Amino acid sequence: MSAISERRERERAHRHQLIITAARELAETEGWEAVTTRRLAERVEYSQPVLYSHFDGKDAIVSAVALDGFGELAAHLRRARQSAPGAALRAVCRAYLEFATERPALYQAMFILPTNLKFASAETPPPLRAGFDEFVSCFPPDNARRELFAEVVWSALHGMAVLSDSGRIPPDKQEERLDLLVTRIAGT
Amino acid sequence: MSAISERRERERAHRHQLIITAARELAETEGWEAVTTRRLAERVEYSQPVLYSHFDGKDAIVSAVALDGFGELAAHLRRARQSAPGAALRAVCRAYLEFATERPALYQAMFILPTNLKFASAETPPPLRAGFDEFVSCFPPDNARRELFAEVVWSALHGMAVLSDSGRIPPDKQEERLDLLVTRIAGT
DNA sequence: CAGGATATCTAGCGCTGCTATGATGACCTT
DNA sequence: AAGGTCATCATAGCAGCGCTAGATATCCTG
Repeated sequence: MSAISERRERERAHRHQLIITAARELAETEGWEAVTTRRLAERVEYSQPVLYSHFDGKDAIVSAVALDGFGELAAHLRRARQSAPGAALRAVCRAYLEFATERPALYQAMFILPTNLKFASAETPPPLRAGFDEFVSCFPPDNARRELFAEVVWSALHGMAVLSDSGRIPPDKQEERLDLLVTRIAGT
Repeated sequence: MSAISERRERERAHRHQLIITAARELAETEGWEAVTTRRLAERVEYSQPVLYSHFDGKDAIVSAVALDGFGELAAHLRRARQSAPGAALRAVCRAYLEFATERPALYQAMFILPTNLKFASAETPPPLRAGFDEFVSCFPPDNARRELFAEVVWSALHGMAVLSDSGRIPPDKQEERLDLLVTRIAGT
């Protein structure tokens, strides 16, 4: 109520974001296996239990980072689609792979590490849906199966991203695969 | 040398496989997070350090399970391909998704958990290459890009498998996605 | 049967995620 | 202005993790 408690609320929100940012930076520089509650607490200059007053556990922190990631991914895809009106699908696909390779830690949090995020349900976070919709928008509105097309494209890109990242398929042929995928899917 | 040391060698090999089997069963019934070196040791009725006389560490045990999995996957795909000469690609793709959903723990060891397996190199284990070749064999030999086709199909299937398993895309539409993928890729 | 190699276990290290307990200090009331 | 209340936060600790050094028991060899 009072201005004082409002200030505290603000500080608390600020610290909340600080934890998320610290987790992300630590993951991006040293990998997620280096993100321990102790190191994270030290980094934000609070004790360990403070983390648990903001999040239900470590998974929840990872989820928060992932959620930020989904927001950035959606924005990244949107920019790509709008900057290439004639070849939206190809641009969005390339942007997706770009995102995965350039922010590997973030991508891992979003798609590989265990998180608490709910998908394909009513509680699906908006940024997540927004990212998916960028794929859907690449197909003409009169295509009754455009959602299905989007799911397949997304799946293929995700597979290419992780299989290439782990060396299960040669990383240097990514562009050729991208071309094959787009040509086959978008082709008449 | 002696018959005695031969027997010991045999016993050792047997116990080696026992560890792998125990790890796999434990993972399949309770998930990989339940597979700890302590529980595994208890299960094979030996002490913890024995595990380390057979494997370099926990990751190596997971890798051994994964390698078994690649052998089974290759056999599974091969059967599917041979039993449907007219629609090999569709049969192999369906078999792949089947494998992923029916043996989730095994699939996780093969594609998601950290392992020591080398891919796309000279040391690629034969079963792994064999599985990939089943996809390649679905395309005509005169297609100079059949390896590329196989990589894209495999990527798409992997994406579909993991995204659907984690609920990021609706699991009940898997068959429709499969159809779309096969039609688009195999189509003229 | 004695000696030595080999196989195996006990015990423990440093780490993990997580939490019960208690001190600290800012706030509101009288 | 003093006293009591309550939220905030840190200290210290638990159970479990992967892994290993050192002690122990077992069995084969000469």
